[in-house]
Amino acid sequence: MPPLEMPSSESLKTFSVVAKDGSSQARAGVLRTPRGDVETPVFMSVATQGSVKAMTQEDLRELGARIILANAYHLYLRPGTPVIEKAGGLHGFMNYDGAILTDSGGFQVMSLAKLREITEEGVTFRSHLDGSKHLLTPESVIGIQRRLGSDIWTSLDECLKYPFDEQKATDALERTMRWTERAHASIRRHADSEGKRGMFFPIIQGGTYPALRRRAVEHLATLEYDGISIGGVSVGEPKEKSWEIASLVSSVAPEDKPRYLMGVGTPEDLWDAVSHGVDMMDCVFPTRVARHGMAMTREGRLNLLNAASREDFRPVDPECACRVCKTYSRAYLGHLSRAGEISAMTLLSFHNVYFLMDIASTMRRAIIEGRFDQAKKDFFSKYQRREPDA
RNA sequence: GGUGAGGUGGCAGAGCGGUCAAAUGCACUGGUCUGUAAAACCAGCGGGCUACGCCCUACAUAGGUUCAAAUCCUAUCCUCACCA
Repeated sequence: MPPLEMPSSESLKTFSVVAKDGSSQARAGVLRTPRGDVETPVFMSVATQGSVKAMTQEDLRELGARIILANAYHLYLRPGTPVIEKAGGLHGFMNYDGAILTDSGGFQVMSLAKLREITEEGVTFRSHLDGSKHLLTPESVIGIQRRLGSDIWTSLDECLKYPFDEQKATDALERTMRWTERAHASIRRHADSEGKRGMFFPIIQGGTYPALRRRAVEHLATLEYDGISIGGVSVGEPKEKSWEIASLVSSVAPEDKPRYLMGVGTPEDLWDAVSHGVDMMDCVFPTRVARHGMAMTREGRLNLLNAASREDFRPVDPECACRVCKTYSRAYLGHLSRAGEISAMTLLSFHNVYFLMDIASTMRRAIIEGRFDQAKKDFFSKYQRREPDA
């Protein structure tokens, strides 16, 4: 797709807003990374262990994925930071030349809650691989990300599982803020000596409490950073809360800092998040559900494992321009899924990621052309939202 | 033709007098999945109901024993193994 021009006066900034929607908080921008420019809104697929599950880097290239996620905690445990360092960094190791954003491992504080202990110093994990103990601190996590050579670094945070009360959210926020300061100090310390530094996207917490989130954003004003990672969402809270928080952060945060909403989302979430001022999102959803036989379409989710697909020879999404939709039928993909064929996962992952990236670029174009609101209405006129609590 | 083993839900395969509409696996039907311990997990799976309980039909077929049978007995049909 043709690159969109941006104002030359903005060209030196890390992040530039190219256009803003009049009827919502949506905006289009460009994030300048060491590995090239990333147009926003952007959907990033997740390569926790250095691989977007079931996909190859050739696939990512074909998809035009200019930025993906990786996970510091997982890669530190396996294959181990030194291996990746010897390989010339994660980019060389993987042979991926787009930007890589690394998650700190804060999410594992929640997802691996049974295997860790939090202290002021950091988080001690018992490895899910071999049971060995590992202390991750705000400083060591920055160190891991530096050695991995990722382009965008996040801070170690304390991610809570919903529900939680205000006191717990406050405690988690305050600890996260202290850890963020330590991560920040660690980056500055090393920047002085080595000069090698990734972009810093500290993670904010604060749960579903607007006052806490406001505090979190205001706290960032005391630091140098490149973007805001909004953590602690998609942890089980009601959707309205997520959007309320995204909206609040967007209204409080400086305009020239990209807003990264962590762990979102589904096709419908992409539209909602961007409406509330979000610039970047990542989610395991498209690749995970693909491995479970689910495809995303303009009409909603399609479970190819259902009997209805057995003799349905249409493409997954007739309007989709992706390689998979141009090549294979629902019947065939459903058959592959039922048969447990690896290719089902590969093909459906490819389609689902394409689908979300396509939504992101559709939104971007619409924002720039001043018709975001209409584009969103068009999308939801066909798309079947999932009923909450159905 | 002889001897032996056996016929259980879509398939495989437990059960071997009551607590059996019948373990378990697969298949099948549906659901879930949001900074990935996930190619995972959950539920249903004879039929019918005035359903957190009841009724009917079920363990090759037909009889029988028993208060009670998928489980014991008899006959028939059919499989499989070995021997001729």
